[in-house]
Amino acid sequence: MPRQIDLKKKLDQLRAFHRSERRAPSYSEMAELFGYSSKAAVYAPVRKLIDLGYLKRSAGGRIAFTQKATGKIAILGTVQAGFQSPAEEELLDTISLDEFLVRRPESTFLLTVSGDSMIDAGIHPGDLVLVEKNGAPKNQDIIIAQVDGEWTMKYFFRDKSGVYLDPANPAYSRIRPRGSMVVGGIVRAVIRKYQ
Amino acid sequence: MPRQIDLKKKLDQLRAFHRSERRAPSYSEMAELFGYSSKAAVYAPVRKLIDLGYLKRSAGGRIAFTQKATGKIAILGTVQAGFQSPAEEELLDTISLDEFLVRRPESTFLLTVSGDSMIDAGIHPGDLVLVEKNGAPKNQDIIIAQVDGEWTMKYFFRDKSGVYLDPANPAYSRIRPRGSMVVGGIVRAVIRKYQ
DNA sequence: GTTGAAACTGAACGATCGTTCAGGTATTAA
DNA sequence: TTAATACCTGAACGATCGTTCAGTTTCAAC
Repeated sequence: MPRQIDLKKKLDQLRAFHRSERRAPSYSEMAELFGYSSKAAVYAPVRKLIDLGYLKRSAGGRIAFTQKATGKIAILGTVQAGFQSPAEEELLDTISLDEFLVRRPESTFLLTVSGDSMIDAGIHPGDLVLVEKNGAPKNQDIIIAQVDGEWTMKYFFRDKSGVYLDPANPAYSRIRPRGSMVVGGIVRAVIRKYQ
Repeated sequence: MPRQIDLKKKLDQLRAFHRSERRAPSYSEMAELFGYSSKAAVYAPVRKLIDLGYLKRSAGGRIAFTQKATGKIAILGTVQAGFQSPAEEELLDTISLDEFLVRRPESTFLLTVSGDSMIDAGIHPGDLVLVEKNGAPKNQDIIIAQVDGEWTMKYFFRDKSGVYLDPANPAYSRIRPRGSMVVGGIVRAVIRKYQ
């Protein structure tokens, strides 16, 4: 499949260009990038990359990258499947963690976890939690809440007698807010970065 | 500070444009976006946004976004500090999870965790691990390895009698690879996404 | 009210843009 | 060898690009 290898190389060149310039090249820049001496020559591969979803056409015919091309991470299977090293020449789909994890960028924040009250849920001190404000929590959601003036992270539950918060650590106990409770946001993801 | 508020609004408009078009607008497009009737008017705010690091100048004078502008997530403090709602009118720095977590995009992959052998390290079945290939593991790194034909995720250690792998679950036991061991990669981050 | 500075306009410039197309070159199958 | 086909070239087009600048408007400070 010589055609696929060719496209893969061009996509890699485009990705390299994007990494340094943070924009899509013009047709003439692509011609130089690909080694053509006429910019008309790049129309064919560009059309194919658009069909494959790596590029898109913007106003005035200008080319822009899709997240499929600018995402940073290739997706493989499971740990048990391991790395069967998917034939390096393939056009690997990539994903952007931002697009994958963040639905509403304007109301999403990153907090650092302090305390071990959610440790049985696999949330350790020092972990980062991705929190979405302005949502309505459902049962068993993990939320950031202010109870009696103090901010905590707990499981959220609602029953017939009202709202309560459960920790994920037997050393702590259930909280039934007496006064007011402010929901700061809902934990949508947990991120742990090593070193 | 009326100047800051103005820039914040323009930056938001630029971010909205980038979300839909996935590129930076031209000067005439910016004029329309900002409500100016002359594209010469956008030079001043653009220069300021470049100075602040949200935009950059690319070849031919064209404007491109930096990751400071296209990142998706605002950074706050810790859980205990909570949301003191940082004066909505501020120019919030944002971060891209991709840039934050991925150092070498070309050799980074995402795997789904199966099995509970690392559960005491807070890595649960269904979690995603961000794995970097081609690195040399250090003691206590979590690695993906193929031992006797089977892929597993374990802590990596090396002592005077060789290499061994430890689980983070007392139900499993230490592995000292008899035959060959292939290191698939080093776990650089763990990501858990809810719902 | 006057003044001064900043913000904005509108027109102009050469350069580059995206697009098209006729023609040339290379590659492949018969 | 020939024919067919895909690939590439080079030139041309109007449109839009980034940039500059003289002139106007706006607005706050005095």
